[in-house]
Amino acid sequence: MPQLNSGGGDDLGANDEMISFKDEGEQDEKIPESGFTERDLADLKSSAAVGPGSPAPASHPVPVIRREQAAEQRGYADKHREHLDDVSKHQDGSMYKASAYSGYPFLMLPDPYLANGSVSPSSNKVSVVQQSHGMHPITSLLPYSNDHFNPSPPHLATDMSQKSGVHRHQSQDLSSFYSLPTGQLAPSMGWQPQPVYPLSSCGFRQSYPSSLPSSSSYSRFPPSLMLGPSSMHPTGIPHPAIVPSSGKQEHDQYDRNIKPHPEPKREKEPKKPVIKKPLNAFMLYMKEMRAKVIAECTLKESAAINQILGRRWHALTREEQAKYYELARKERQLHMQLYPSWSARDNYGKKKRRKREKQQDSTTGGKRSAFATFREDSAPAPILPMEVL
DNA sequence: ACACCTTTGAAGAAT
DNA sequence: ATTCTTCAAAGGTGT
Repeated sequence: MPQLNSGGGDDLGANDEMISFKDEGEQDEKIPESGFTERDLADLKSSAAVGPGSPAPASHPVPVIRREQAAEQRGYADKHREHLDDVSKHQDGSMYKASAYSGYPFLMLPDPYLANGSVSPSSNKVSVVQQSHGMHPITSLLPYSNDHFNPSPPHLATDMSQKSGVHRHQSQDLSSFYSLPTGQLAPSMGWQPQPVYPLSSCGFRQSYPSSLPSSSSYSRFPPSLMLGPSSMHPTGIPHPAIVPSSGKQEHDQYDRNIKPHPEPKREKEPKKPVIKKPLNAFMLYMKEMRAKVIAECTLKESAAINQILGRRWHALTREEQAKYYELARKERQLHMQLYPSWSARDNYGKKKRRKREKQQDSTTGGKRSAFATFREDSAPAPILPMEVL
Protein backbone atom coordinates (compact mmCIF):
# COMPACT_ATOMS: atom_id res chain seq x y z
CA MET A 1 0.00 0.00 0.00
CA PRO A 2 2.47 2.32 -1.04
CA GLN A 3 1.12 5.53 -1.27
CA LEU A 4 -2.42 6.48 -1.34
CA ASN A 5 -1.62 7.88 1.95
CA SER A 6 -1.18 11.41 2.09
CA GLY A 7 -4.57 12.13 1.88
CA GLY A 8 -4.92 14.80 -0.07
CA GLY A 9 -2.58 16.71 -1.58
CA ASP A 10 -0.48 15.79 -4.11
CA ASP A 11 1.70 13.59 -2.42
CA LEU A 12 2.18 11.46 -5.20
CA GLY A 13 4.26 13.02 -7.17
CA ALA A 14 6.45 14.79 -5.12
CA ASN A 15 9.19 14.30 -7.43
CA ASP A 16 7.31 15.61 -10.22
CA GLU A 17 8.05 18.92 -9.06
CA MET A 18 11.44 18.19 -10.27
CA ILE A 19 10.58 19.39 -13.56
CA SER A 20 13.38 19.27 -15.84
CA PHE A 21 15.38 22.01 -16.99
CA LYS A 22 16.64 22.89 -20.25
CA ASP A 23 20.13 22.72 -21.12
CA GLU A 24 21.84 25.90 -21.04
CA GLY A 25 22.28 26.09 -24.70
CA GLU A 26 18.75 25.75 -25.66
CA GLN A 27 17.45 27.77 -22.95
CA ASP A 28 14.85 29.75 -24.51
CA GLU A 29 14.95 29.18 -28.07
CA LYS A 30 11.60 27.79 -28.35
CA ILE A 31 11.74 25.54 -31.17
CA PRO A 32 8.80 25.59 -33.34
CA GLU A 33 7.31 22.25 -33.42
CA SER A 34 7.75 21.79 -37.04
CA GLY A 35 11.11 23.24 -37.23
CA PHE A 36 12.70 21.35 -34.53
CA THR A 37 14.02 18.54 -36.46
CA GLU A 38 16.24 20.49 -38.62
CA ARG A 39 17.76 22.36 -35.83
CA ASP A 40 17.79 19.56 -33.44
CA LEU A 41 19.33 17.21 -35.78
CA ALA A 42 21.79 19.75 -36.79
CA ASP A 43 22.68 20.12 -33.23
CA LEU A 44 23.01 16.50 -32.81
CA LYS A 45 25.13 16.29 -35.81
CA SER A 46 27.38 18.99 -34.79
CA SER A 47 27.73 17.70 -31.35
CA ALA A 48 28.54 14.37 -32.71
CA ALA A 49 30.93 15.66 -35.21
CA VAL A 50 32.62 18.30 -33.27
CA GLY A 51 31.82 17.59 -29.76
CA PRO A 52 33.52 20.14 -27.77
CA GLY A 53 31.12 18.96 -25.34
CA SER A 54 30.91 15.76 -27.04
CA PRO A 55 32.93 13.56 -24.97
CA ALA A 56 34.40 10.62 -26.47
CA PRO A 57 31.27 8.85 -27.10
CA ALA A 58 32.55 5.61 -26.11
CA SER A 59 34.38 6.78 -23.17
CA HIS A 60 32.15 7.70 -20.39
CA PRO A 61 30.15 10.70 -20.84
CA VAL A 62 27.00 9.58 -19.40
CA PRO A 63 27.88 8.49 -15.98
CA VAL A 64 29.29 11.77 -15.18
CA ILE A 65 26.40 13.53 -16.54
CA ARG A 66 24.00 11.54 -14.65
CA ARG A 67 25.77 12.24 -11.51
CA GLU A 68 25.69 15.86 -12.16
CA GLN A 69 22.13 15.68 -12.96
CA ALA A 70 21.35 13.99 -9.78
CA ALA A 71 23.24 16.59 -7.95
CA GLU A 72 21.56 19.29 -9.82
CA GLN A 73 18.23 17.86 -9.22
CA ARG A 74 18.76 18.06 -5.62
CA GLY A 75 20.11 21.46 -5.97
CA TYR A 76 17.67 22.94 -8.22
CA ALA A 77 14.74 21.84 -6.26
CA ASP A 78 14.21 25.29 -5.09
CA LYS A 79 14.82 26.89 -8.36
CA HIS A 80 12.25 24.67 -9.68
CA ARG A 81 9.79 26.17 -7.35
CA GLU A 82 9.72 29.31 -9.25
CA HIS A 83 8.56 27.63 -12.30
CA LEU A 84 5.85 25.70 -10.71
CA ASP A 85 4.74 28.88 -9.39
CA ASP A 86 4.17 29.92 -12.85
CA VAL A 87 2.41 26.80 -13.51
CA SER A 88 0.19 27.04 -10.59
CA LYS A 89 -0.63 30.46 -11.65
CA HIS A 90 -2.19 28.96 -14.63
CA GLN A 91 -3.98 26.35 -12.80
CA ASP A 92 -7.04 28.30 -13.43
CA GLY A 93 -7.05 26.73 -16.75
CA SER A 94 -4.90 28.88 -18.78
CA MET A 95 -2.02 26.67 -18.39
CA TYR A 96 -2.56 24.63 -21.42
CA LYS A 97 -3.14 27.16 -23.95
CA ALA A 98 -3.56 25.82 -27.32
CA SER A 99 -1.41 28.51 -28.60
CA ALA A 100 1.48 27.33 -26.69
CA TYR A 101 0.98 23.72 -27.37
CA SER A 102 -0.78 23.77 -30.58
CA GLY A 103 1.59 21.19 -31.64
CA TYR A 104 0.75 18.83 -28.96
CA PRO A 105 -1.65 16.25 -29.74
CA PHE A 106 -3.00 15.98 -26.40
CA LEU A 107 -4.37 19.31 -26.74
CA MET A 108 -7.00 17.47 -28.44
CA LEU A 109 -7.70 15.52 -25.43
CA PRO A 110 -10.83 16.11 -23.72
CA ASP A 111 -10.60 18.08 -20.69
CA PRO A 112 -9.24 15.58 -18.39
CA TYR A 113 -6.06 17.23 -19.16
CA LEU A 114 -7.27 20.45 -20.38
CA ALA A 115 -8.24 23.00 -18.00
CA ASN A 116 -10.64 24.64 -20.23
CA GLY A 117 -10.93 22.06 -22.86
CA SER A 118 -10.24 24.57 -25.48
CA VAL A 119 -8.28 23.06 -28.17
CA SER A 120 -7.66 23.63 -31.71
CA PRO A 121 -8.82 20.61 -33.50
CA SER A 122 -7.36 22.05 -36.53
CA SER A 123 -3.94 21.70 -35.23
CA ASN A 124 -1.70 20.38 -37.83
CA LYS A 125 -0.71 17.58 -35.63
CA VAL A 126 -4.09 16.48 -34.98
CA SER A 127 -3.93 13.71 -37.38
CA VAL A 128 -1.09 12.34 -35.52
CA VAL A 129 -3.02 12.13 -32.46
CA GLN A 130 -6.42 11.65 -33.56
CA GLN A 131 -6.13 8.15 -34.50
CA SER A 132 -9.04 6.41 -35.76
CA HIS A 133 -9.54 4.89 -32.46
CA GLY A 134 -9.25 8.19 -30.94
CA MET A 135 -6.73 7.08 -28.50
CA HIS A 136 -3.83 9.10 -27.58
CA PRO A 137 -0.89 7.91 -25.70
CA ILE A 138 -1.76 10.18 -23.00
CA THR A 139 -5.14 8.80 -22.97
CA SER A 140 -3.63 5.67 -21.81
CA LEU A 141 -4.52 7.17 -18.59
CA LEU A 142 -8.02 7.52 -19.49
CA PRO A 143 -9.00 3.99 -19.70
CA TYR A 144 -8.67 3.77 -16.08
CA SER A 145 -8.95 7.33 -15.37
CA ASN A 146 -11.44 9.10 -13.35
CA ASP A 147 -14.20 7.44 -15.11
CA HIS A 148 -13.77 4.79 -12.70
CA PHE A 149 -13.87 7.02 -9.79
CA ASN A 150 -16.15 9.38 -11.34
CA PRO A 151 -19.77 9.17 -11.74
CA SER A 152 -19.41 10.67 -15.09
CA PRO A 153 -19.76 8.46 -18.09
CA PRO A 154 -16.80 6.90 -19.71
CA HIS A 155 -16.52 9.29 -22.47
CA LEU A 156 -12.86 9.49 -22.46
CA ALA A 157 -11.20 6.46 -23.62
CA THR A 158 -13.66 4.63 -25.59
CA ASP A 159 -15.55 7.57 -26.69
CA MET A 160 -12.99 10.02 -27.52
CA SER A 161 -14.43 10.50 -30.86
CA GLN A 162 -17.70 11.56 -29.54
CA LYS A 163 -16.34 13.61 -26.85
CA SER A 164 -17.60 16.78 -28.02
CA GLY A 165 -18.41 18.35 -24.82
CA VAL A 166 -15.93 19.57 -22.48
CA HIS A 167 -16.28 18.22 -19.08
CA ARG A 168 -15.72 20.80 -16.66
CA HIS A 169 -15.70 18.57 -13.72
CA GLN A 170 -12.74 16.84 -15.08
CA SER A 171 -10.60 19.79 -15.22
CA GLN A 172 -11.58 20.66 -11.80
CA ASP A 173 -10.73 17.27 -10.70
CA LEU A 174 -7.44 17.65 -12.23
CA SER A 175 -6.55 20.82 -10.65
CA SER A 176 -7.63 19.65 -7.34
CA PHE A 177 -6.05 16.38 -7.97
CA TYR A 178 -2.75 17.78 -8.29
CA SER A 179 -2.30 21.18 -7.34
CA LEU A 180 1.08 21.89 -8.51
CA PRO A 181 3.10 22.72 -5.57
CA THR A 182 5.05 25.75 -5.88
CA GLY A 183 8.00 24.18 -7.31
CA GLN A 184 10.36 25.55 -9.75
CA LEU A 185 12.17 24.56 -12.75
CA ALA A 186 15.76 25.14 -12.81
CA PRO A 187 16.79 27.22 -15.65
CA SER A 188 19.35 24.74 -16.44
CA MET A 189 20.67 21.61 -15.17
CA GLY A 190 23.73 21.60 -17.09
CA TRP A 191 22.50 19.10 -19.47
CA GLN A 192 25.21 18.49 -21.88
CA PRO A 193 25.27 17.14 -25.24
CA GLN A 194 25.95 13.55 -25.18
CA PRO A 195 27.22 11.25 -27.71
CA VAL A 196 24.64 11.08 -30.25
CA TYR A 197 23.86 9.32 -33.34
CA PRO A 198 25.19 10.97 -36.33
CA LEU A 199 21.75 10.92 -37.63
CA SER A 200 23.20 10.99 -40.97
CA SER A 201 20.25 9.16 -42.19
CA CYS A 202 17.99 11.85 -41.11
CA GLY A 203 16.73 13.56 -44.12
CA PHE A 204 15.77 16.80 -42.54
CA ARG A 205 12.48 16.52 -44.05
CA GLN A 206 10.85 19.74 -43.37
CA SER A 207 7.47 18.43 -43.31
CA TYR A 208 6.49 15.03 -42.44
CA PRO A 209 3.58 13.31 -43.90
CA SER A 210 0.42 14.20 -42.28
CA SER A 211 -0.24 10.59 -42.11
CA LEU A 212 2.46 9.74 -39.83
CA PRO A 213 3.42 6.20 -39.50
CA SER A 214 0.35 6.22 -37.67
CA SER A 215 2.11 7.00 -34.61
CA SER A 216 2.62 3.49 -33.85
CA SER A 217 2.71 4.36 -30.31
CA TYR A 218 -0.71 5.70 -30.38
CA SER A 219 -2.08 2.79 -32.12
CA ARG A 220 -1.00 0.87 -29.21
CA PHE A 221 -4.09 1.92 -27.50
CA PRO A 222 -6.85 0.93 -29.72
CA PRO A 223 -10.30 0.76 -28.44
CA SER A 224 -9.92 -2.86 -27.94
CA LEU A 225 -7.58 -1.97 -25.26
CA MET A 226 -10.45 -1.06 -23.21
CA LEU A 227 -12.00 -4.36 -23.65
CA GLY A 228 -9.07 -6.56 -23.59
CA PRO A 229 -9.69 -9.04 -20.94
CA SER A 230 -6.10 -9.32 -20.24
CA SER A 231 -5.87 -5.76 -19.33
CA MET A 232 -8.73 -5.94 -17.07
CA HIS A 233 -8.04 -4.95 -13.65
CA PRO A 234 -9.49 -7.00 -10.89
CA THR A 235 -11.82 -4.23 -10.33
CA GLY A 236 -12.99 -4.65 -13.81
CA ILE A 237 -11.24 -1.66 -15.02
CA PRO A 238 -9.10 -2.18 -18.01
CA HIS A 239 -5.73 -0.73 -17.77
CA PRO A 240 -2.92 -0.60 -20.22
CA ALA A 241 -0.52 -1.15 -17.50
CA ILE A 242 -1.76 -4.57 -16.93
CA VAL A 243 0.03 -7.03 -19.00
CA PRO A 244 -0.49 -10.65 -19.17
CA SER A 245 2.50 -12.16 -17.69
CA SER A 246 3.36 -14.24 -20.58
CA GLY A 247 6.75 -15.68 -20.93
CA LYS A 248 8.27 -12.64 -22.41
CA GLN A 249 7.34 -9.49 -20.89
CA GLU A 250 9.81 -7.23 -22.33
CA HIS A 251 8.27 -6.16 -25.52
CA ASP A 252 4.92 -5.63 -26.92
CA GLN A 253 3.29 -5.95 -23.73
CA TYR A 254 0.90 -3.27 -24.40
CA ASP A 255 0.30 -4.47 -27.84
CA ARG A 256 -0.23 -7.90 -26.77
CA ASN A 257 -2.37 -6.61 -24.18
CA ILE A 258 -4.37 -4.64 -26.53
CA LYS A 259 -4.75 -7.11 -29.24
CA PRO A 260 -7.10 -9.90 -28.81
CA HIS A 261 -4.23 -12.23 -28.98
CA PRO A 262 -4.35 -12.71 -32.67
CA GLU A 263 -2.17 -15.63 -32.28
CA PRO A 264 -3.35 -18.64 -30.50
CA LYS A 265 -0.57 -18.24 -28.13
CA ARG A 266 -1.12 -21.36 -26.39
CA GLU A 267 -3.92 -20.85 -24.07
CA LYS A 268 -1.84 -21.24 -21.11
CA GLU A 269 -3.91 -19.39 -18.72
CA PRO A 270 -2.19 -16.15 -18.10
CA LYS A 271 -0.85 -16.04 -14.70
CA LYS A 272 -0.99 -12.99 -12.74
CA PRO A 273 -1.06 -10.09 -15.08
CA VAL A 274 1.91 -7.92 -14.81
CA ILE A 275 1.17 -4.44 -13.82
CA LYS A 276 3.63 -2.14 -15.36
CA LYS A 277 4.97 0.97 -13.91
CA PRO A 278 3.12 4.06 -14.77
CA LEU A 279 4.89 6.12 -17.31
CA ASN A 280 6.78 9.11 -16.21
CA ALA A 281 6.68 12.43 -17.88
CA PHE A 282 9.43 11.72 -20.25
CA MET A 283 8.04 8.41 -21.22
CA LEU A 284 4.76 9.99 -22.00
CA TYR A 285 6.52 12.52 -24.03
CA MET A 286 8.39 9.91 -25.91
CA LYS A 287 5.33 7.99 -26.69
CA GLU A 288 3.75 10.98 -28.07
CA MET A 289 6.60 12.26 -30.09
CA ARG A 290 8.27 9.15 -31.24
CA ALA A 291 6.17 8.72 -34.28
CA LYS A 292 6.80 12.23 -35.25
CA VAL A 293 10.50 11.92 -34.98
CA ILE A 294 10.45 8.74 -36.90
CA ALA A 295 8.48 10.42 -39.57
CA GLU A 296 10.84 13.27 -39.75
CA CYS A 297 13.88 11.20 -39.92
CA THR A 298 14.48 7.93 -41.46
CA LEU A 299 15.68 6.70 -38.19
CA LYS A 300 13.98 3.85 -36.65
CA GLU A 301 16.24 2.73 -33.98
CA SER A 302 14.78 3.57 -30.72
CA ALA A 303 18.11 4.28 -29.21
CA ALA A 304 18.70 7.01 -31.71
CA ILE A 305 15.21 8.27 -31.51
CA ASN A 306 15.45 8.42 -27.82
CA GLN A 307 18.52 10.49 -27.98
CA ILE A 308 16.74 12.98 -30.08
CA LEU A 309 13.77 12.92 -27.84
CA GLY A 310 15.93 13.41 -24.86
CA ARG A 311 17.32 16.46 -26.45
CA ARG A 312 14.01 17.76 -27.39
CA TRP A 313 12.81 17.15 -23.95
CA HIS A 314 15.39 19.50 -22.62
CA ALA A 315 14.49 22.00 -25.21
CA LEU A 316 10.92 22.13 -24.14
CA THR A 317 9.75 25.06 -22.23
CA ARG A 318 8.90 24.62 -18.66
CA GLU A 319 5.28 24.88 -19.39
CA GLU A 320 5.48 22.25 -21.97
CA GLN A 321 7.27 19.95 -19.69
CA ALA A 322 4.95 20.75 -16.89
CA LYS A 323 2.21 19.42 -18.97
CA TYR A 324 3.81 16.06 -19.12
CA TYR A 325 4.70 16.10 -15.52
CA GLU A 326 1.16 16.62 -14.71
CA LEU A 327 0.01 13.92 -16.95
CA ALA A 328 2.51 11.62 -15.41
CA ARG A 329 1.34 12.55 -12.04
CA LYS A 330 -2.15 11.87 -13.01
CA GLU A 331 -1.14 8.57 -14.36
CA ARG A 332 0.58 7.66 -11.20
CA GLN A 333 -2.32 8.69 -9.18
CA LEU A 334 -4.72 6.66 -11.13
CA HIS A 335 -2.39 3.79 -11.15
CA MET A 336 -2.12 4.03 -7.47
CA GLN A 337 -5.79 4.08 -7.02
CA LEU A 338 -6.28 1.14 -9.19
CA TYR A 339 -3.51 -0.87 -7.73
CA PRO A 340 -3.02 0.34 -4.26
CA SER A 341 -0.99 -2.62 -3.34
CA TRP A 342 1.20 -2.53 -6.35
CA SER A 343 4.76 -1.62 -5.93
CA ALA A 344 7.38 -0.89 -8.47
CA ARG A 345 9.30 -3.51 -6.76
CA ASP A 346 6.86 -6.07 -7.98
CA ASN A 347 8.46 -5.90 -11.34
CA TYR A 348 11.97 -6.01 -10.18
CA GLY A 349 13.96 -8.79 -11.57
CA LYS A 350 11.58 -9.44 -14.35
CA LYS A 351 13.95 -8.33 -16.93
CA LYS A 352 16.41 -10.99 -16.41
CA ARG A 353 19.55 -9.79 -15.11
CA ARG A 354 21.46 -7.61 -17.33
CA LYS A 355 23.58 -4.67 -16.71
CA ARG A 356 23.60 -5.37 -13.12
CA GLU A 357 25.49 -8.51 -13.73
CA LYS A 358 27.79 -7.01 -16.11
CA GLN A 359 28.54 -4.47 -13.59
CA GLN A 360 29.65 -7.00 -11.11
CA ASP A 361 31.48 -9.05 -13.58
CA SER A 362 33.27 -6.16 -14.94
CA THR A 363 34.74 -5.82 -11.58
CA THR A 364 35.21 -2.13 -11.66
CA GLY A 365 35.40 -2.51 -8.02
CA GLY A 366 34.09 0.89 -7.43
CA LYS A 367 30.57 1.64 -6.84
CA ARG A 368 29.15 3.06 -9.90
CA SER A 369 25.75 3.31 -11.17
CA ALA A 370 24.56 0.72 -13.46
CA PHE A 371 24.53 3.33 -16.08
CA ALA A 372 28.12 4.04 -15.75
CA THR A 373 28.99 0.49 -15.71
CA PHE A 374 27.21 -0.85 -18.58
CA ARG A 375 27.88 2.11 -20.63
CA GLU A 376 31.50 1.87 -20.24
CA ASP A 377 31.60 -1.78 -20.55
CA SER A 378 29.37 -2.07 -23.42
CA ALA A 379 30.70 -1.41 -26.77
CA PRO A 380 30.28 2.04 -28.03
CA ALA A 381 27.21 0.66 -29.33
CA PRO A 382 25.66 1.87 -32.41
CA ILE A 383 26.58 5.25 -31.33
CA LEU A 384 28.98 7.25 -33.19
CA PRO A 385 29.70 5.58 -36.30
CA MET A 386 31.65 8.69 -36.75
CA GLU A 387 33.22 7.12 -39.70
CA VAL A 388 29.91 6.86 -41.23
CA LEU A 389 29.73 10.51 -41.21
C1' DA B 1 14.63 -15.75 -28.56
C1' DC B 2 16.19 -12.37 -26.01
C1' DA B 3 19.45 -8.74 -24.16
C1' DC B 4 21.25 -4.41 -25.44
C1' DC B 5 21.05 0.33 -26.60
C1' DT B 6 19.22 5.05 -25.37
C1' DT B 7 16.63 8.59 -23.00
C1' DT B 8 14.40 10.77 -18.30
C1' DG B 9 11.93 10.13 -14.24
C1' DA B 10 9.95 7.56 -10.33
C1' DA B 11 10.38 4.46 -6.80
C1' DG B 12 12.58 1.19 -4.04
C1' DA B 13 16.83 -0.50 -2.07
C1' DA B 14 21.10 0.29 -0.18
C1' DT B 15 24.39 2.98 2.23
C1' DA C 1 19.50 11.84 4.00
C1' DT C 2 21.84 10.61 0.15
C1' DT C 3 23.17 7.45 -3.44
C1' DC C 4 22.45 3.62 -6.33
C1' DT C 5 19.56 0.42 -8.99
C1' DT C 6 15.67 -1.01 -11.61
C1' DC C 7 11.97 -0.33 -14.66
C1' DA C 8 8.92 2.10 -17.72
C1' DA C 9 8.63 2.47 -24.04
C1' DA C 10 10.42 1.01 -28.30
C1' DG C 11 12.53 -1.10 -32.28
C1' DG C 12 16.80 -2.00 -34.68
C1' DT C 13 20.83 -4.64 -33.63
C1' DG C 14 23.75 -8.23 -31.91
C1' DT C 15 24.50 -12.67 -29.66
